[in-house]
Amino acid sequence: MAYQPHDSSRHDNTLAVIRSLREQGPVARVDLGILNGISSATVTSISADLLQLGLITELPPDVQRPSGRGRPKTLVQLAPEAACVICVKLSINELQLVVGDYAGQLQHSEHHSVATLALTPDALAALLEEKIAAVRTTALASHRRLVGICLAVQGVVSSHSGTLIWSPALSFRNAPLSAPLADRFDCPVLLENDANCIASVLATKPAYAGYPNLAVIMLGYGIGMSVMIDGVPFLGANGSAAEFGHSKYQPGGALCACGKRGCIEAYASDYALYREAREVLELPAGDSAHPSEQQMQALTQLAMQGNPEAQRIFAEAGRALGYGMANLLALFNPDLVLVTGSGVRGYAAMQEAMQDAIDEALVSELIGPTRIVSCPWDRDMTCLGGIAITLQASDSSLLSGR
Amino acid sequence: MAYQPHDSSRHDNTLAVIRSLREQGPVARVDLGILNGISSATVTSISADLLQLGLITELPPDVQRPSGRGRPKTLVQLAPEAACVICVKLSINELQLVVGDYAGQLQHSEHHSVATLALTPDALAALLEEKIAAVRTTALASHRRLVGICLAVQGVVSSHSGTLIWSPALSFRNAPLSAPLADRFDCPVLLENDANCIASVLATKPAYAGYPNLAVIMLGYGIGMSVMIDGVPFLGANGSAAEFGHSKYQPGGALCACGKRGCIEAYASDYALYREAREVLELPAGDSAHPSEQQMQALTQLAMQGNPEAQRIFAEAGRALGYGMANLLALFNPDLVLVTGSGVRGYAAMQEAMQDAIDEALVSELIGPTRIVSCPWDRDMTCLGGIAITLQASDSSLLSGR
DNA sequence: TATATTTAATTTAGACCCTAAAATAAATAC
DNA sequence: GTATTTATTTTAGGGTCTAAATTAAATATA
Repeated sequence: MAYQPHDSSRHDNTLAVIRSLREQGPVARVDLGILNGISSATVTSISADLLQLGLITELPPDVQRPSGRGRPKTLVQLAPEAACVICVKLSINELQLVVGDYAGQLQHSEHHSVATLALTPDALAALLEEKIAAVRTTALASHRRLVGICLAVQGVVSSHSGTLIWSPALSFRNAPLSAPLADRFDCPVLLENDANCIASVLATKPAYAGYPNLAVIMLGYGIGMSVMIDGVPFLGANGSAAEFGHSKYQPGGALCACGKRGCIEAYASDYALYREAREVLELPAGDSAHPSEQQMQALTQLAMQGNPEAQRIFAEAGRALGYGMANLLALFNPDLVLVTGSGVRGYAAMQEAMQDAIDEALVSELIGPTRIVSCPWDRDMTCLGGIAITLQASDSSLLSGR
Repeated sequence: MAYQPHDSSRHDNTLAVIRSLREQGPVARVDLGILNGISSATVTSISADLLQLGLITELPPDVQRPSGRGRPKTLVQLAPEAACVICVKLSINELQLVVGDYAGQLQHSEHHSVATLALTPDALAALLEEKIAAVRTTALASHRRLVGICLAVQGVVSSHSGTLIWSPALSFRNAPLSAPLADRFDCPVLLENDANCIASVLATKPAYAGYPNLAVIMLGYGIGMSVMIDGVPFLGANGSAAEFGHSKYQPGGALCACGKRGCIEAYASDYALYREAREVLELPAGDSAHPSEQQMQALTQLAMQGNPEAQRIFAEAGRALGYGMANLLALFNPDLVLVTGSGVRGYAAMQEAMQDAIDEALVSELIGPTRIVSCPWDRDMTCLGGIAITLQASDSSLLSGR
């Protein structure tokens, strides 16, 4: 009788244990049981399997703080060297490569300045292959195997097909990036939107737990968004992220990088702010269509110091953002909206106008209980999210031995 | 050893069988197995339980068409008299009450003209109680028990708390409707948004299966929407439906019934169309703030017959609708958008301008594979959806005997 | 120092649920 | 009348979990 189990509970519980360990670090078996609502007998059995596979190790007991009465807990933790993943973040004029270990920790990080808009499809493919090959060599020196690669990019992606549909960092479209890399490096290659990566990290933070519907808005050179529903990113029809930046503020309004008019991004992104500002303000020289962090900080500084022209520009951006939020609240009605990305540097200068615009646009019944909060920006967050997503995707195959 | 099952598969499979029977009518055990991916041995066991509980019956074999070789199938079906539910649809100036049997079929329907805007909270509560009590008496004559009541209303509801937050049919807000009725009739009382009810019906139709992300837009006196994700309505933070009608077309634009300006509804709803039209066209007399079906048909007729003023008005409505769709596509990116409601009568006159507006607003990469389709309107659909939702909610308690 | 107490982890016994295979049932085809 | 086909039921057995019992390893107390 070739028996086929009807019930995936063992598999599910095993994944849940791994996820707990990745989120919490070392945990005792009892606590794994409580955390995941399973009996400690089951945790014992699952831990035995994972120890056997070499995916977890027991922590030596000596290190522990005196635990009071009773038998002391034996903590188990993920074995960092059990596997590794590589995450590549592609953004405008920059390529970041990081290596993450099986515990989800960042092991290596490097940044490269690249004129991304000048790349041809072939040049991009060659560049990715070269850079990934290099970090892979160093990564494999200390890890058993490479279980996945994540490409985290700004723009519209089709995760399912591994095709980058459209990115502000590139001058071409519809690039099938995943397949050739998967062939070359013999492992799954995930293509993810950068906002989804960040949202995946934020959604697991204790401070933002308890908000089943979470929207994360990324301000920066462009404006992106990810919506998490019950901890998983919501992907629409083509598997791409929600494009908050190209929702509309004003029909026929300001010109957007997408070629259309009136998008939120055409008012509140870095390039939009700088485009307005350079007309009327003295600002650092440079490529004003792709303002650098220094250029943006100079502009933000002016607004913070009370320059009325700068303040007017940020207020208008805030108003556009507010109208975008109003639509987001009317259509999605999230519990919490987090605003982050490098553009949060100017959030304080936009916030009041944003709030006024929301109140102007929506009756309070429709605003409902939604909270809107900004969140400090960390350059590595995207890659940490990419690592987490890739590890989680690899767990199933790691369990099945292959 | 007080054993507590760790695994809900029996319960889940039983619910799946009931759902199949409610959607498909009589089905044989083999086919129930195939439909739900379970073995026929399990279906036999589940059917035995359900027969025991009186929730299903076997169909007499004689009625069947000659089925070819082999042992003929024995069809089982839900026992209509096993239970019943009442659905009350509250809309502007009208109250509809229906009774549904356990198979989900409509057994009784009645309409009452009521000046809903003139009702006080107490008068509404008394009216609901009176009308429900009357139909309950007749319903219980032929059904074993009443297992739930559904209030399907236009507007913003908090299903969780059973509070009607805001409805265009009423002149007051924040009405806790469910609790008193649940007490009075000793059964669960669900409060649902009307668009959610309709979407729940449409999402199960074979024609629209295979679209995991489905948006249903209801045109009518107001404009509502429901978004279904994997067959379940998406409820945001306060458990209310998505308010497409109050997303924005034009900041500072036309005045909406909600009191704010520039909502889609202020351009494309019945009252908005009629408000524009009566300025320039000869139309039937009546309450033009709440145009009747006859009034709206007269207006639609004019546009269809080529009246340029009427056509302009519908085109402007279509444009607003298109911009709303653009935001919906940018933020939600559904696989399919269905347009329905009594307002579809004018859809043909709006469609071209709507499509133009979408193309004007969004680059094709963001429109993606989404299809936008209209869907004929059926007056009873809301209540059928309410019945289906209520029956599904009651199944668990029916299985546990109580 | 010896014993009791407390808490963690493991082992044991048993319940539930499902599937595959075998058996039975009820038709049609030849 | 027998063979074939298809549906349903019965049987046997695997997997997974939990509760309870047991074992392990510490602290508290006398």
